[in-house]
Amino acid sequence: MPSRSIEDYIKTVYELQGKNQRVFTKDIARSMGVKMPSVSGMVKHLAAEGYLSHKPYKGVLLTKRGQRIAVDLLRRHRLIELFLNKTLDIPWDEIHEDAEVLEHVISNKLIERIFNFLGRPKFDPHGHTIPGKDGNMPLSRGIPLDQVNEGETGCVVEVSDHDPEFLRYLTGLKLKIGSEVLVKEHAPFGGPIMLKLERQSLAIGLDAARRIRVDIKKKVGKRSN
Amino acid sequence: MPSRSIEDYIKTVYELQGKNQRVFTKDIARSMGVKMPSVSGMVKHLAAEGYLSHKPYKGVLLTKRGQRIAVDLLRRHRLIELFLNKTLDIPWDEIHEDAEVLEHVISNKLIERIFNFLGRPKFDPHGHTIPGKDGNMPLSRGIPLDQVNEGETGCVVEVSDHDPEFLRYLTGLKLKIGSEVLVKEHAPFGGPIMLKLERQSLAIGLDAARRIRVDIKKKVGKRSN
DNA sequence: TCTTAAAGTTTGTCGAACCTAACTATTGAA
DNA sequence: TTCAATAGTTAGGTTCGACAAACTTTAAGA
Repeated sequence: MPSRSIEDYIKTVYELQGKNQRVFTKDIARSMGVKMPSVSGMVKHLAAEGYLSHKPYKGVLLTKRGQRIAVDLLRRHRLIELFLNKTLDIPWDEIHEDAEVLEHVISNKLIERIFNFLGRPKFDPHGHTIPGKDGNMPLSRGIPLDQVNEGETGCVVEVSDHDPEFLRYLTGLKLKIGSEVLVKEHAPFGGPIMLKLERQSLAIGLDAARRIRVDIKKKVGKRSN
Repeated sequence: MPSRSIEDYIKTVYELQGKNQRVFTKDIARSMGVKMPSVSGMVKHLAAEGYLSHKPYKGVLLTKRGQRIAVDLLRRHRLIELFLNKTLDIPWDEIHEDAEVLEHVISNKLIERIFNFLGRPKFDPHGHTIPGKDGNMPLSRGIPLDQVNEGETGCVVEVSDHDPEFLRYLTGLKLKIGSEVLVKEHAPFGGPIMLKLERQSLAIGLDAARRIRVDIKKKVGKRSN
């Protein structure tokens, strides 16, 4: 039974390592709001426990065992977010912080009850895929909005959930999961992306666009719906 | 912000002190599963923080400040129990342990959302009164079943929630909140109480009877319902 | 009153998880 | 190649909450 703190370190490494990039002390420290010596100490411990491999001065990488912990936490986090959103009608910009705490303390039994209550869902309110109970981590759907070509239309399938401010910004734009967006133009030199969303035009910055993933509509014949 | 551990000590003292009885080191230690020196140390700290008053060798008593913490926890606990019971349909013998953890970590905002979602309820699934947000602790309803006179009929309004085994025992008897029980006979020498419950007769031990509270039906004229 | 068992406290330790200060390794620019 | 600047680690300290061992107080019975 890893402690709350250990779980948080593993989760952070998981988030930072993306597709198997080594993760560095400094980045873990910055991301968690602790000082580097705390990270060094904990990393040594996590390596001894087999959660990650550590090459001194060269960063860390989660082992299978560590990844399993991280994916389980993600499953918990996303199910809790969906549960709070569905039952208490809490908006998507307010569920993350509660879930952040609850993911560490809710029993497996309760999580599975929630999973069944929600109808064994596949996605959380931000469109993130919910990992399986077996630790199977499905791929993200779609592609980032900033990689969509001009003239293409996409359906919003996923948005980043870490920054409530960003989610409120999207809400203000009336952009939600399922929204259709047409990319009209990429402004040059890192400028904004010009979009059409539900008959309104808008410009969206690159940083924001990168946090939105869309499914490109394939033009396979002409079939509505 | 008291720590989890501090909250647990305060809660334990609250439960043990009943109607302002001094609570002793030994009893706190036994109830919490820690050793006496741990209690001595923590009690000193709690007294310094103003949560309780401590006369060395003579036990402790919560201050107003300590009682407030305890009652807030009770409110959280009972709302969480009711929430789990209502939304996830978790039976009354399985909600206590999850609530025990969650009461310490769920934000006030979330608790108030739950409170409103549940329709600002007055009682939890075991019939316990839910304290007000203002720290107001309502009295228990009814009287313990073992104090009911022979021949009297009562309506079950509250049962102890600490022991899941006991709750499963009640479930087996088909005894629930709202059940009507007729006390037929008190067996002598601490023997069982003979009851009639929904056209079945049963004997219930004194220890169990003390954990069940009933409202005595007053014979005010003859009015059904 | 004296004695002793039970209850309570004090003292010193330990592990977790953090910190600061001081030291070491890596790296990229001069 | 050398040497800062940056990154990482080690050493040593703090706080929190638990513990065991040793000591003190209380209270009950001889």
